[in-house]
Amino acid sequence: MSTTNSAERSLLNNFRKSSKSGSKERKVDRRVFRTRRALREAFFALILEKGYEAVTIEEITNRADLGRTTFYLHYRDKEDLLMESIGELVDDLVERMSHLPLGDWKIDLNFSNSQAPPAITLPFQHVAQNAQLYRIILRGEGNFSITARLREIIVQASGEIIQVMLKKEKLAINPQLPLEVFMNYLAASWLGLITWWLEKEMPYTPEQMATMFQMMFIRGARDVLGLTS
Amino acid sequence: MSTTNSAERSLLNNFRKSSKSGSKERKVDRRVFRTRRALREAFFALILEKGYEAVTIEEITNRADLGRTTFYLHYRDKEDLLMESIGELVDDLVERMSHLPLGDWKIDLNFSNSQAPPAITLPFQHVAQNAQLYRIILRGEGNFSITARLREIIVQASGEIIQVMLKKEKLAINPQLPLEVFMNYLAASWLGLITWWLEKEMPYTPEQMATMFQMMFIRGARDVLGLTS
DNA sequence: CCATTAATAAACACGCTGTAGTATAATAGA
DNA sequence: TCTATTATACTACAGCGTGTTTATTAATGG
Repeated sequence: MSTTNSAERSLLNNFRKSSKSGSKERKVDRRVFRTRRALREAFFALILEKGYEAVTIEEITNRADLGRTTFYLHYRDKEDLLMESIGELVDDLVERMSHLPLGDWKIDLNFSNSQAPPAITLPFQHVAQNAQLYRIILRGEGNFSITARLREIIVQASGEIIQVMLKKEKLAINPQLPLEVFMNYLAASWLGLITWWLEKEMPYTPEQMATMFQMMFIRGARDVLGLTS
Repeated sequence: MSTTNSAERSLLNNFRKSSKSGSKERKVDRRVFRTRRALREAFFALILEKGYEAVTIEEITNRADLGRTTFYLHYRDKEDLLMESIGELVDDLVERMSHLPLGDWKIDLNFSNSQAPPAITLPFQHVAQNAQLYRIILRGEGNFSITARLREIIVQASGEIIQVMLKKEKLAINPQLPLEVFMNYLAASWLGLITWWLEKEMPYTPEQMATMFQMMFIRGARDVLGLTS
């Protein structure tokens, strides 16, 4: 059950960034910390109020009670500021995922009414805990490249998982279905469902969402609609 | 098989626009026609070259060999121009879908290796035939609201279809799964898969895509991965 | 052919961006 | 506490894209 040797624990190591080397960082001036945080928070608030494109640099610095030029001491432009925060967020998720023991990835193929494994639940929880930022990402605000990056990560991760599962269970994918397509179907349905869930103000808990997703994805519409035969 | 009474044929009537009343339109000055077409074509070319946001009104009119002020005689801004074309495109798809006889919606729940029905194949074909525009829509260029609108349409349409199917076959959806969630899962996975397909320059035919989608959605990962028991 | 309507070109006010230079304040380290 | 360092403030400026106005020219439909 909980036998997790060192090889197993490295399932997602490919996606770890070069680790947050050492402690935080070498002595960041408190003023810098304050300023950057103020800019980020003001920016997010404004994005949610009027949308990414409509926000101007001056509005950000006004709300943050800073001079406009100060912005340029820290970021090249709006995009730069957004990327910083989003990058950290996604890295954090990947970090957590990569620390899950292999057992937490195991999906019960037969009785999928049960609670989904942590590997499926965790992303939903992460989204719920950082709803504001994810809303901005998944809405496609800022550059499309961010959503694309997130998608790429998911596709690769799910690809590895599927490969591992296939080997372990000695299964084979339907030869009429390229693995590539299957992976992207997985990533797309997962991301899309999360996007909807977020936009609807999260009417279900992350655990419920994970379970429902598992049910639909694993068992398929035929089962879900009650046609067992 | 092909018995299609009048009631059945109105499956998607809710989504038909108030029909393109009469002929084209009453006497459009040729100059206007030329101008608008030139603007649209120049715009699309530029979007695909450098992305929606980066395109300038002046660039559009330059490429179209028109004065900059001429643009404002026809459209309020970039958004306006984009919306016009996209609206037409989506309306066209809905129009075609609404004319499909009910038999073309029928999914073979048991032998889903077979060719998918027209109702599933047609959207893939439509996307293939208007790849450039769909690329712009699904990339989230322009306002997010367009993608959202397309999504809404799909969600509602699939909702109706599912309802009809459930009644006809006297089936019931799994009580642990709200219909709302199921519908959005369908719409999300479908849209997401199409988006990927487009971005990859459509490495499979629309018919292949439809069949594969049907396989994954109907049978689920459990079947696709070969675990039958 | 002529009245109508579309397209042009130049000019303008406006708002946002990004950069420079100088002055002021807060901070870290001794 | 003192001092050198560094972040921030303030002002000014050039550049660019937008959207509107006006007078003028060209194309169109009947």
